[in-house]
This record gives sequence, C-alpha cells and structure tokens, in this order.
Amino acid sequence: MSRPASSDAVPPLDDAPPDAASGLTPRGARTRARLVSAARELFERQGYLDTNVNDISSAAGVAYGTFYIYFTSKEEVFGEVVRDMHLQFRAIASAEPRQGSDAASLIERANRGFFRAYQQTAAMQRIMEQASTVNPRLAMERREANRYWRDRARRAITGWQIDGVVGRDIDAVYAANALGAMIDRFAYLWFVLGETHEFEVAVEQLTHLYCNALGIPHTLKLSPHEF
Amino acid sequence: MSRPASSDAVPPLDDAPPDAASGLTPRGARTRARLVSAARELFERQGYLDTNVNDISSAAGVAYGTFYIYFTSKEEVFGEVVRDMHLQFRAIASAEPRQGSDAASLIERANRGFFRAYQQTAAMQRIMEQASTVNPRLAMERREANRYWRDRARRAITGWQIDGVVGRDIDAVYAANALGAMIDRFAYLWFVLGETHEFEVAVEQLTHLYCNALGIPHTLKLSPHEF
Amino acid sequence: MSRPASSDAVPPLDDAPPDAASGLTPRGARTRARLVSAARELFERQGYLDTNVNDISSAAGVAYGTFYIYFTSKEEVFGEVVRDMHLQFRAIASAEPRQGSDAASLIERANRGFFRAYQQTAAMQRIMEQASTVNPRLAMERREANRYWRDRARRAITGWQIDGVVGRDIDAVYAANALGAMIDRFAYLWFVLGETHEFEVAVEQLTHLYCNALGIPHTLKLSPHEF
Amino acid sequence: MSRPASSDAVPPLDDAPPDAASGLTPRGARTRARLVSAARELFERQGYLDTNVNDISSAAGVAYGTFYIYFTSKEEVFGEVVRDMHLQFRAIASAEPRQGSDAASLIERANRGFFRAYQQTAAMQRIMEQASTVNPRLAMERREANRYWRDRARRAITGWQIDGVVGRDIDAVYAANALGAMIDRFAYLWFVLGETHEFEVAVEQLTHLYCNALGIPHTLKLSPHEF
DNA sequence: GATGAATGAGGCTTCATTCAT
DNA sequence: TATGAATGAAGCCTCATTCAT
Repeated sequence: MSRPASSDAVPPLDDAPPDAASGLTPRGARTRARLVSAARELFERQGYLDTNVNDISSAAGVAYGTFYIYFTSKEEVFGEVVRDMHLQFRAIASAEPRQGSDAASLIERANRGFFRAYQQTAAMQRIMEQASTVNPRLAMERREANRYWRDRARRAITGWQIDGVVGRDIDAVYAANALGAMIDRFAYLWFVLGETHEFEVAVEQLTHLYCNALGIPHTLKLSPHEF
Repeated sequence: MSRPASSDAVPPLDDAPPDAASGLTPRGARTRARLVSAARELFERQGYLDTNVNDISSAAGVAYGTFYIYFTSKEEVFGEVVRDMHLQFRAIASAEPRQGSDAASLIERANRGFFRAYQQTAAMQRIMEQASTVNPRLAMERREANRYWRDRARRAITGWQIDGVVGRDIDAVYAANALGAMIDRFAYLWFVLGETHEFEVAVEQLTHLYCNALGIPHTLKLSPHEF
Repeated sequence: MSRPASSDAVPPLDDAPPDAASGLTPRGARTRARLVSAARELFERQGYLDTNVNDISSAAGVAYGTFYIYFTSKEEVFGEVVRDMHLQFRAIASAEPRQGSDAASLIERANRGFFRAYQQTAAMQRIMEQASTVNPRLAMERREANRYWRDRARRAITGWQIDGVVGRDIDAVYAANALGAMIDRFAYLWFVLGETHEFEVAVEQLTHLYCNALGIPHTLKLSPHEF
Repeated sequence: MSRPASSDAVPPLDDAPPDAASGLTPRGARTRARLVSAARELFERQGYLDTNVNDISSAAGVAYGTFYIYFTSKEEVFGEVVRDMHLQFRAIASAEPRQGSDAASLIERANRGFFRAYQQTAAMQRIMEQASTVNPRLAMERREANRYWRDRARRAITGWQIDGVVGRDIDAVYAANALGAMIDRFAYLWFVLGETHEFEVAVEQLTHLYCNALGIPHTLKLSPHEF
C-alpha cells in the first residue's frame, strides 16, 4: 500500500501549556510534580470520587492548602493526570514495531499497540470512565480524544477505498466508528472489567474480524482454539 | 439455515420477586409505584449521583421517611428501575418482526431490535453506565446481564460454524465478545453521547460489518452514502 | 432473735393496676401479653435504645399500629416489663428457704436470694441500668424500688441494735445504704459485667463481710481460697 | 504496719499521647481545647445522648465541620473528656493528706480522697454511667479503669493478711471487689442520685464498715447520729 | 511558596408517633 | 380491635474550597 498511515505526531489535546511547569521555580515544579504523581496513584487505587484533595496533598507530603497553589480544583489535577496518561498511551502504541505496509499489517499493528497501551494504562482507563460519567467537561475532553483516533481510522479506510482494498459499499464513517467502538470496548471488558483473554489470540482474532468486516484479506497464523 | 435462533423466552433477571408490590395494600402499592416512577424520571434527568432521596420523595409527593418504608436505600430503587428497564428493553427488542431465518436476517433483526430498544431506553442507559462505574454491586449486576446477551451470540455463532456458515478460524467466544462490544458501544456513542446517525443506515452498515466479520454473505439494500 | 424479718408481702410498685389486662376482651388480653413478652425478649437481647416499636410489634406478630392500642409509648411497655421482672425477682428471692432466725442466717438467706434472683434476671438488670440512665422517670421508679429494700435493711439493723446484736456506733441508715450498695453493685459486676465468681463462695464471703461490718458473729463453712 | 500502700504514681490510663495537641499549631490547639471544654460542659449538663456534635461546635464557637478536624466522632471527644476527668480524679484523691500508716488510717484516707474526688467530678460520673451502658467500647474502658483500683485494694488486703492484720478467712479478691463496689456505689447514690449525707459522717461510717468487714480495728471519733 | 485551620451546605438514614381505613 | 401507611424532625459525617498567617 503506498498510502502511509498518518504520522504519529501528537496533536495538542487541549489548551493546556505543553509544559505545565513553565513559570515555576525548580522547587515549585518539584512540588507540582509530586502532587500530580500522588494524584494519579490515588485515582488509580481509589477512583475519582473516592479520592479527595486531602488524600492527595497528604500523599504528596505537602500541606492541604499547597494543592490549591498549583491547581484550582480536583478536576484540574485529574485533567493533568489524564493528559499524562494520553501521552503515555500514545508513546506505547507508537512504539509498536511496523511489520509491513499492507492494510492488514497496519491494522494488526494498530490493534496490538492499542491493546498493549490499554493494558498498561488499565487502572486509569477505569477511572476515566468513571470520571467522565460524572463530570461533563471530562466527558467532552474524552470524546475529543476519541475523535482523533476515529478520524485516523476513517481517513485510513477512505484511503483503502481509493486504493480499491476496501469496497465502496462500506461507509467509512460508520465503519471507523463501529470498528473503533469494537476495539475500544473489547479492551475495556478485557482489562478493566477483567474478562480473561490471551494477548496474541485477542490481537489476531480482533484483527481478523476487523479485516473481514472491511473485506481486507487476512490469514490467521495461530490455530483456532474452539470446537 | 435450520438452526433456530434461541427462543425469546425471557429468563429471570434475578431472584427478585416478579411482583415487588406483594404484601402491600393497594394504597401502599400505589405509593411504591409513584416512588419508582419518580425515581426513574429523576435518574434519567439528573443522573444517579445528582439524584437524592429527598428529590425522589418530593417528586413522588410523599414525605422523606416514606421512601424508606419501601426501599432501604437509593441503590435499591435504582436496582428496581434498572430491572424495569431491562424488561422494557427485552420487550422492545423481541417485538422486532422476523424477516427470515438465515444468519444475515437473524443478525439484522437482532441489531435492529437492539438499536430500537437502546434508543428508547437511552436515558437510562447513560445513567446505568454512570452508576455502574460508581457502585461495584451495580457493576456486577450489569455484567451478569451482558453475559446473557454474549452467550446467546456465542451459541448462535457456534451453531453457524457447525452449519458451515461461519468458518472454523473464527473463535466464537472472541467473536461474540468483540461484535457484541461493537454493537453495544456503537449504540452508546450514538444514543447516549449524541453522535448523529441515520437509523436504517446504521442498522445496515453494522449488520454488514458484523456479517462480513464472520464471513456470512450479506448484501446492502441501501446505496452507500459517501463518495 | 424474736424480731421477725419484715414480711415478704409485696407492696405496690406504683399506680399501675395490679392486673393491667383488666377491661380487655380475652383476645385483647392475649395480644397485650404477646406484646409484653416480645418486648421483654427484645429489650434483653438488644437493649432499650436499640429496640424499636417496629421490632416489638413484628416479634409479637401484630401490626405496627396495634402496639399503640395497648401502650402509649415505648417507655410504657418498658415499665410493664420492669414491673413483671420485679415480681419475678421477689418471687425468686422469697423462695429461698429459711435456715434460722439469727441475724447471720437472715442476712445469708437475703444475700443468697438476692444473688439467685439477680442471676436469673441479669439480662433485664443490664437493660434497666441502661434505661434508667436515659429516662429520668424510669430512674425515679428504680430508686423507689431500691428504697424498699434499703428500708427493710435499715429496719432490720435498727432492730438488731435494739436487741444488742449490732453496736450503737453503727448508723443504721449509712449501714443499710452502704451494705445494700455493696451487694447490689457486686451482683452487677458479677452477672452483668461478667466478672467470674463461684456462687456459694460469693454468698459466703459477702455475708461474712456484711456481718463483720455490722459486728454480727459469723463463721465461714467453706475453706478460704486465697494465699 | 510497715507495709506501705502502693505509691500514688499515676499509671498511664491508655496509649493515648499524653499531649493530644501534639502536631497542632497554637491556634489549632486552642480550638481543640475549646471543643473539649465545651463538650465536657454539655455532657455534664445534658448527658451523653442528648448532646450532639452541633451543640458542641456551637458552644465552642466554631463551625460544624471544624469538630471533625479534631475528632472523628462524638465518642472520641467523650473519651478525651473522660481521660481528663480521670486525671482530675486522681489528682484530687492523691492530694488527700496522709495521717498515719496503719491500715485504718490508709483506708480512711483512701475513702475520704475517693469521696472528695467523686464529689467534684459528680456530673461526669453520672454521664460516664450513662455512656457506658450505651457504648460497649466506653464500657470496656471503664472496666479497665476500675480494675486498676480493684487491684490496688486487693494487693493492700493481701499485704495486711501477710502482716496478720486481716484474717486468712477473708478472700482478698472478693473483699476488694465487694468493698470497692460498696464505696463506689455509695458515692454514686450520694453524689449522683442525690441522697443526702454528711461528708465526715459518711467517711467515718463507711471506713468503719470497711474496717469491720476486714477485721481491722477502728474507732469512731464522731458520736453516732441515730438513737 | 507553603501552611493548615476553618467553613457549612449537603446527603443518608432512623424511628416514635399519628391517623385513615 | 386491628391494620399499616405516612410523617418529618433530628442526627451523623464528608469534603471541596477559602483564607489568614
């Protein structure tokens, strides 16, 4: 396939400064970092609702009021933690080695990268789900982030249609939405809700279903498990 | 295909008495019903967390304490509302007319019924998502309910494999999970998060992707929208 | 000793009718009795504060409102239960066989009877202690009941002083109060708070202390336990 | 008698820090002290059950929530108030001047000190009785404190038995329990339930009964009141 | 920069008693 | 007699945020 997958360049998620610590003294930056780190740990362990500002500042080893020097609210730290997590997610997903440039290979790589990243950020994924059902602003930010992935997929599918790899009867928007939803939710059931799956089998089976759905040729390497 | 889709007989959702009003006088039953109804409306409008017992009893036109005659907690009414909603969901989904007995027709009918039911219970679906991220017990109950649909799909796929309609390279468990997740999450994005889709197009496209994924022959009746 | 111990005739504890069921139909009397019995069981098991009217009527197998046909308040049933218990207490204490008419024998018999009765009404004694610290009216009734025993003791001591068995340096009022307090509180520590004592040893030791305190000759039958 | 009464060194009441205000700023310590003081006053005036956190914080002149900065519950402040009261009690009792080292003198001094201390802490004694019938944890703490006094008495009696002042027919454990109960309960009837007694007469009469009970020689200085 | 004390509205639940049937 | 639904005041505790030092 000549059409390159869109670059992994990371678009800004929102209007936060890329380096939130700018304008702080080194000491201030350290305090701030300790707060973010403590917040993430607590959010992951206890959830968004059950973590309070008291816990966070205690865990960071600073006074209660210090928290409000760096953040205006609990929501704000959470936003920061989520941004960090998105960066980590993309870093992990991007680190997945490329195996080929045909559609099936790209899809498999994307799925493997996605699952890998999801697995390593599972605790935060659970919490983001919770927080975004509670806080509308977080829900919106989350949808923005999803749109990014969705658009990438839609552009890729459209490209494959131009190349003739995917049939014209497929609506690229629906397909991108539906297949994205499939991968995303499967990961949630797997890593957050605790369904048990074999990593490589999951990658292969979901890639198979994904390719089949689009009419992209794909052959399994592993032998089937059931029957 | 001779293999019949599993019957639409509705299994018991849990061990709650079918008629929760048993042992109540007509007056009591009326009050209880008013509470459940008020609770559902408020949950749908304000969410699980932002609805409190005070709101519910006020809306039902009874005193605060009256609520606790019929329910031991907010969680408990919520459970009842959810049960009601499940019954409604299944009723709507089952009402979808059968068009044929081939795999593609069965899948299309199931998808159309699912979307129809989801659309009409969208408000509660949003709230259930919220409540289940907050309350572990509700999360568990929710997974149980999902398991029921997942198992139905898995059995159907296995049946089609025996019939030779679906290839043996597909793992029925993974496929049922993944495609169920696709339909489920797509409906959530659509009806809860507000993505805009055309009903019949969505049914057709998702059925197409579903069938393709399993290798089941399926032809679109509507013309593609993009390009 | 010629002076007879005051008779065991039971004085009225308060203005309640001796037979509270008077003026009730047989059916009403039965219902009332069931309520009193259920109330006593629950008070003994759960304490005064943790027993509510709902519990009582449920346990008695009658409707909530029925309770208020027979009693005007929780306090009132409690009063009735206490009266029953007092009757029981006196019955047990009076049943103790007389062994002799000398002061030491009378004291020993009184102590043995008191401990025997206390032991068998221990559960209610605990609850009365609780209730009387909470409800001033009950506290007063309780003091009245105590006064009865105190007066008996005072009259006996005064009698023994006239007879020359007890010295004139003893103030009968102080002695009756103090020694009554000793017996009463010792029983509480023993049967309610759970100190472990041997019944006959306790009777003998406390009788010994009691007699010694008053200068009444008394010899132990059991061998001493310690040293 | 050469055997000295055990020293008046005050043992730790429990594992609470001697200075509960450690780790607080002066301002915090002041607020905390105001809360404890307000709590004690209210407990004494209204009882344990009828005093609520709202009352306490209002009386201390702070907001409702401020209470929960310093204490986790009403039970906890109560514990603190009780500890303070125990310290006060021991201080008063220990301040009683020594008159001689013979058994009778020691007993008289102990009784006088006990009554003096009880009299000055009467309000809290009443409340502790109430609270300990309601709250099992407080009941246990109270028994621990009593055990301390009981053990002192038992050791003293055993010592006097070794010295030959008290006969071997007395069981030191029973005697310590019974005579302790006598003093304790007499004080309760007197200072809490409002029986009227003359201070010095009470000291002398109860000391007389106490000594007589143990066979310790004791002569009254005051003339008898009755007859 | 940092501290930590103070705020107070808000939510949940209990229960003695009344009252219409 | 008996029923059981209805009442609503009262109490406990949490926690995001502000502010004086």
